[in-house]
Amino acid sequence: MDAVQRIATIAPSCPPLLQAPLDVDDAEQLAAALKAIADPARLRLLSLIQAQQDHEACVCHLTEPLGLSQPTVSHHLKVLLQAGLVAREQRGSWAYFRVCEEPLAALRSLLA
Amino acid sequence: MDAVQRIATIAPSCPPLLQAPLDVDDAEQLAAALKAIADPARLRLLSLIQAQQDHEACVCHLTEPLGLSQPTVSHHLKVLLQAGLVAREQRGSWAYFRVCEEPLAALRSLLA
DNA sequence: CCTTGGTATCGACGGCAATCGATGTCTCCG
DNA sequence: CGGAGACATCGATTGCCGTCGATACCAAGG
Repeated sequence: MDAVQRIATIAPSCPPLLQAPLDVDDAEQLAAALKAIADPARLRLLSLIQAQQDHEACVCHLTEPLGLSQPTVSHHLKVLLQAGLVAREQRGSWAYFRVCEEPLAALRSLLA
Repeated sequence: MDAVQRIATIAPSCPPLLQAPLDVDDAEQLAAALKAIADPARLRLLSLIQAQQDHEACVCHLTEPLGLSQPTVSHHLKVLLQAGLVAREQRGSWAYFRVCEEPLAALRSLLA
């Protein structure tokens, strides 16, 4: 099972890193959330999706610029999805992904 | 060799994640920097050090509250040190560690 | 239906990283 | 100078993760 934790579930209860000693569980969940973006392919995925017009993209538009196989891209998108960092919308045969900016902002504030 | 990259070396040249398509090298370096903090033990280390009076601590004060062996704590501190997230100062037999807040702020801004 | 094309899942492989005990290094002190 | 204590390094082990090819699923169109 994936250890990735939805960022929205930890942000409210968890104090900024340097303002209070971090609880063991909070540390584990925050680490899991950070792991979701601590990967070059996933960072580029977020960046690529956002760079698209309308700020959305389907898998077939991402495989080539990333230089990774379709299963690998699908895997990374799943990780980002479970972390709540992207949203998925099925339109016909295509799956469109969009970046969620709020969880990213939440992550930023947890590093203060 | 450690793949950890000093955050200070990537912050200036690298645009925020969602504002421009991320270069392959920038993505790799940013990911390496994020990996440095994407670990529960290291997050708790930063938090613990900062929670200390004078905002500094030596290894022997960190092993017990972390519940990890001394070599392991030493290893994590080395990773944080190479990432530029903590500073090390030797005073007698003791090595005092202190959190560097600027690189953390730089990391936050890269996630915008 | 049956085919086609876009995605997701599966199974396997390879590499990296977290952890520990043992040991080395250095500093202080008697 | 010799012991003790703080910390770093080494070597080994173990588990996790990124990657891919093969395959399954699903929606649209003939």
